[in-house]
Amino acid sequence: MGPDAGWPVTVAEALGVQDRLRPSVDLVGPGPAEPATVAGLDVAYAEGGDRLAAAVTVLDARTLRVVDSAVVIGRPAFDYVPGLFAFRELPALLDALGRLTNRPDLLVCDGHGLAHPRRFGLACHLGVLTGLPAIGVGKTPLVGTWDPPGEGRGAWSPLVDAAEVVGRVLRTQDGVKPVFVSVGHRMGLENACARVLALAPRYRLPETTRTADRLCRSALAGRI
DNA sequence: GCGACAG
DNA sequence: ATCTTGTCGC
Repeated sequence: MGPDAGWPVTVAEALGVQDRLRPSVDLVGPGPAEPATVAGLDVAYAEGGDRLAAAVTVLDARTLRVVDSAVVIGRPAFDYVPGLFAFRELPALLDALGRLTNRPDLLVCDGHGLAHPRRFGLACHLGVLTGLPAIGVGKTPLVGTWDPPGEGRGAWSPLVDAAEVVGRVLRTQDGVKPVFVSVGHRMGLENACARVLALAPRYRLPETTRTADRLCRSALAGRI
């Protein structure tokens, strides 16, 4: 039984998986400009951190109404290590995705894509494993430096790491803390930011993230 | 060597 | 992520 026989157990194995999958990331995009459906994915943890709920909500991209969803209860599949975060939540998220009625046109992940030390964050990993266009929307930075974007909704500044533009720091509402948008798979950065703004007409976070967050929290609370 | 470090 | 009190604002 080698490291490829199952899910990675050690940091070295996880790093090896990232190295092996990274070349499969499609950075060309540009991805759907008018997706019919967009999926949001999020995970909530029980107090001890030994149990989790992974949720995916599928929204009509035009009305932002939830048209499909799935949630599963599971266990973290890896210890939390910055840069290896995806190994913790991926199995449960893939499980939830597999329970959808239809494949969505775009995945919006709660975490980073290319804005990652090895350019392979959760959004890249999820995109490669599913083959679907994916973007990452992080609430806090993992790598990179940036200048504060303008105060208005839609203002942004480049997120730069090792002299490379790895994403954008995007203000989704006037005067709120910006979010960190990066490409995951089969999407361009410009389009990714346009999609995030379209998904956040009223609040800081995209509706995809908000609906998925509510679903996994209520599942943990036993309300489903 | 010392901090920083998605969720 | 989760644990936490009050606070400002619609």
